[in-house]
Amino acid sequence: MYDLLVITGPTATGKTALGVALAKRIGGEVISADSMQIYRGMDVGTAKPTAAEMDGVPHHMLDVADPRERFSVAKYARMAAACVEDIRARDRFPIVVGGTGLYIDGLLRGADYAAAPSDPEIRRAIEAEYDALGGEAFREKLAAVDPDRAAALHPRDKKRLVRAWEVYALTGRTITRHDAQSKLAAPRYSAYTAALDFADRQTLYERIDRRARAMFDAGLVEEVRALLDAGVGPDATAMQAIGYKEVAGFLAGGCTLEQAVDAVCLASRRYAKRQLTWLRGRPDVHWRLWAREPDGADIEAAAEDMAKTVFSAA
RNA sequence: GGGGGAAUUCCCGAGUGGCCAAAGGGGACAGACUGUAAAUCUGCUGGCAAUGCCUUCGGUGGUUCGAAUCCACCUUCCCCCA
Repeated sequence: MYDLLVITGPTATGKTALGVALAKRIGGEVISADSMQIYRGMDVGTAKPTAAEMDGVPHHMLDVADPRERFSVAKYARMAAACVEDIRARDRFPIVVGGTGLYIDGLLRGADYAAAPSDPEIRRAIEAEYDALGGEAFREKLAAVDPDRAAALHPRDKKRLVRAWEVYALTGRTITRHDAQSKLAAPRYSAYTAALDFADRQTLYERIDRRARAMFDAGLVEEVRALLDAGVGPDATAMQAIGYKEVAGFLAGGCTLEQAVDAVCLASRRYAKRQLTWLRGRPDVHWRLWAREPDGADIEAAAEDMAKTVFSAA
């Protein structure tokens, strides 16, 4: 028997609908695994499920953070795990639904983040050093203590180079060693993972474009303006969200509305591509491909089929 | 009707006789990813039996040892004068 179910896949593949249909069928509750839906006030741009879409099924990990806040995988893993425990304690079944692969990994793997925390001050200092030294030199510096990681990273990969050094500076152990250890640990939860996608990539892309445009009709610009007015700075993590950064650019006079719309469509498509890359090659992923755009009946059929395969096999 | 300009590989756009399968950018495709992850980073992009060969720079013909680059004509588009 699995501890929980995961429904993931690139954006706009029907994860939300399938999650709800499945939850109703097996007495489950949904735990969102979406790095942007966690923020309050970010609804239309994140395609956050509406009350109607949730259809009575309890959803967790939505609106749990302020958009000015600095969120992280570690926080997500901790909070989502608490949700899992809570749901199971009530004899309900946790269904993790979302497209943020790293967050799902963090939740399933366990509390291995605690060992290597992050410190804003230290990090800023390390980033400054990276900028001062240049990527190549900084990488050589890292190579002196952690040759494996240094060899694996590109000099321009500032984010990871800096984090590697940060882990070493904070804990005295290399990130290579830290990662290796965390890989040894047994996963915290056993999960059946279903990944949704379309048999034809073009269909996916068309859907994404359509949905992105619909977001503008649904008031995306007003939503972004409200966030900006509320003091959400352009540097906030929440403002890195697709749809939000482009609209912020438009509001600042950087481009026309039509250009912003196109940019959002494009960024969304490329995002979906990255999600696919993340999922491919990952073990234990059960792909479920839509031959065409699913309607309500298709979703129900998929939910039934999934419930059957998961619970009869286990 | 007259004058001028432009046509380049999926797109934009360099290239004005050999060093050009053709800069650069975009897109597409592929990959990475352990506390910003809707983020960040990388590779690749005419074909092939491939240290070489074939096809490509609007079309046809020509000049030349050799052309995307020069000439002629044709086609299409843009601008200016009427």
